[in-house]
Amino acid sequence: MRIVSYNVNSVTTRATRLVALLEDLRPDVVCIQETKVAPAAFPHLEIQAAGYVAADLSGGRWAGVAILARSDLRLEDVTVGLPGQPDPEEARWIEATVDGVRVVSVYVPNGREVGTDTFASKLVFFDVMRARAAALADRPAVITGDMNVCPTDLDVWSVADIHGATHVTPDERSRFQAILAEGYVDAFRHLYPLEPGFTWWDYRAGNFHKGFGLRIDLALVSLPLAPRLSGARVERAYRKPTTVPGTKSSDHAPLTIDLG
DNA sequence: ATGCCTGTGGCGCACAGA
Repeated sequence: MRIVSYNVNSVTTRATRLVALLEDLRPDVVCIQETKVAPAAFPHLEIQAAGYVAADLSGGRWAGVAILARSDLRLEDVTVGLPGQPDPEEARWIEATVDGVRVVSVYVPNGREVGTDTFASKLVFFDVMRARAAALADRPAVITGDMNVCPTDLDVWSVADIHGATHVTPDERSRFQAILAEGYVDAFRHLYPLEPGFTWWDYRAGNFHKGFGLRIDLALVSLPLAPRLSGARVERAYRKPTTVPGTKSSDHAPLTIDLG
């Protein structure tokens, strides 16, 4: 089973590039984040035309998550929202079962600035996420998406230069480690202990070109499923402007994992 | 080179993103 996680930064703007990715990588499942679309405007028809079905939790101009599956598979037992999340109206969590695997697409709050209310809310989100991750840990499960945390300094181009230290604080990192400790492996890091594996680069100042990135899009694979993990790859081509003519890139690259 | 920010809502520009 191939699962792709992709923060699209607007599914409307990214629809053509997303369809190109579906045709190129032929994933079984795609978890997308930051759909930035109203529920009625979610591009179901374009996705269906590409041979996929989608379940979405769309919240208008901010956030928004969805799970796509190839049309010959089924999206079973879809649930939306993370029980106990600090801002329940924010569209940040969706689950579905595909071919026996519980799949989660998550968009963790950014946190903006250390010490703010939004940062405190981000920490609560991690705590609540840990509880849900624990409930899923004893079965085949993949929790993937934009986690908005760099687990270690290897996941940051420069700790000194990162914006106000969010994404790298001990408060965020310890909560993320607590989620892993419930019974998950960080797929890319498990297979590539020494490669940065960045998935996000600021649009500004040529940061992609310069290699100034972060690894924040992660796939957590439950221990019962981890023996099947056979590959992980950052789809850097989809961060380039030229890969799909006539389309623009998200500021995130997709992350692919393969389960044998 | 992969190149200097982009998206939404709404029609100017505030706000969010990480």
